[in-house]
Amino acid sequence: MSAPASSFRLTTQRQIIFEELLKAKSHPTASELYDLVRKRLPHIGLGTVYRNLELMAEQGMILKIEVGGTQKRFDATTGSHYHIRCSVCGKVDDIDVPVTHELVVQAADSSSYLILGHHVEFTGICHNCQRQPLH
Amino acid sequence: MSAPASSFRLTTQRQIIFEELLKAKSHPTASELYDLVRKRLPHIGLGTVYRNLELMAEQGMILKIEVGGTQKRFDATTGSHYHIRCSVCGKVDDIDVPVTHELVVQAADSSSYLILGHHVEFTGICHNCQRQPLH
DNA sequence: CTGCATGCAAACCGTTTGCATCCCC
DNA sequence: GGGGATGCAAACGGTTTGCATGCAG
Repeated sequence: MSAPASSFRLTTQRQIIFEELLKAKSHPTASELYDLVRKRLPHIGLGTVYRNLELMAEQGMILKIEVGGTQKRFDATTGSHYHIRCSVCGKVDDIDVPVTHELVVQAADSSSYLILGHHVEFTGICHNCQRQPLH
Repeated sequence: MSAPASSFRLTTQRQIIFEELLKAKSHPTASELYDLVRKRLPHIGLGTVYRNLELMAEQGMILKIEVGGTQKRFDATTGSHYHIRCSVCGKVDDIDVPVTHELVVQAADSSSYLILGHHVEFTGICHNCQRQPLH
């Protein structure tokens, strides 16, 4: 609710992890990001990547996407938007469907929960996987 | 695409796992279900619970809910519906918001994916956690 | 200097799997 | 009787954590 903690250090690792997440088109998993970052910082540890992603997500700098699939994914676009996941390759992309608050209103009306938010995840087959004759 | 495999055996374990899932109000995790089932079958293995839940989900008898949180949850209600998860205790409930196909149409229009489905997950604070002054 | 951050490796946790045995059909 | 199902325990994959050291402020 308040400003980001002031004790946030600008380490090289932090900057590069954030830069690589910004550059990534799709939404990478922690270990995909680890591979990207390691090209520039060969000795970085996986733990450092996880710790920084967690921290940046807490600060609201990035988004942690916890949807289907076994791994969490990360997103440098923090505005509210929906995602689509490929059932074949597991890739996650943004999808340009307008975010409605109507859903939240309906939810508030029909539930005893205090509604905080919502997320829509589509599943489908991405362009690339559609052209593979499936093997 | 075809009918359920005919080689589906009616074992005691299978029946009891299904019964306990039907009885559960909220949507239990595999190990919550394991604990429930173990009261009636003390020697059942966790692996058996997982194998049967997986199998029943494949057959469409139950729903596997892969949303936020670290664990998968299971649901005996197979019709299309949305869920809400408590941010405090992690419990997942059904929510009575009408399922729209409009979302799918919009997604199909604005994406190169072949859309297969969608799911909406709300997050909020459940009635029970609202009354706890948070400690 | 001081303490947050890092690298490394071990621990963790949910889930899956191999295998000998069991038992439903 | 035979092949799918079980119980048990070990393996697995993703994530977290403890600890000695490093480095930003």
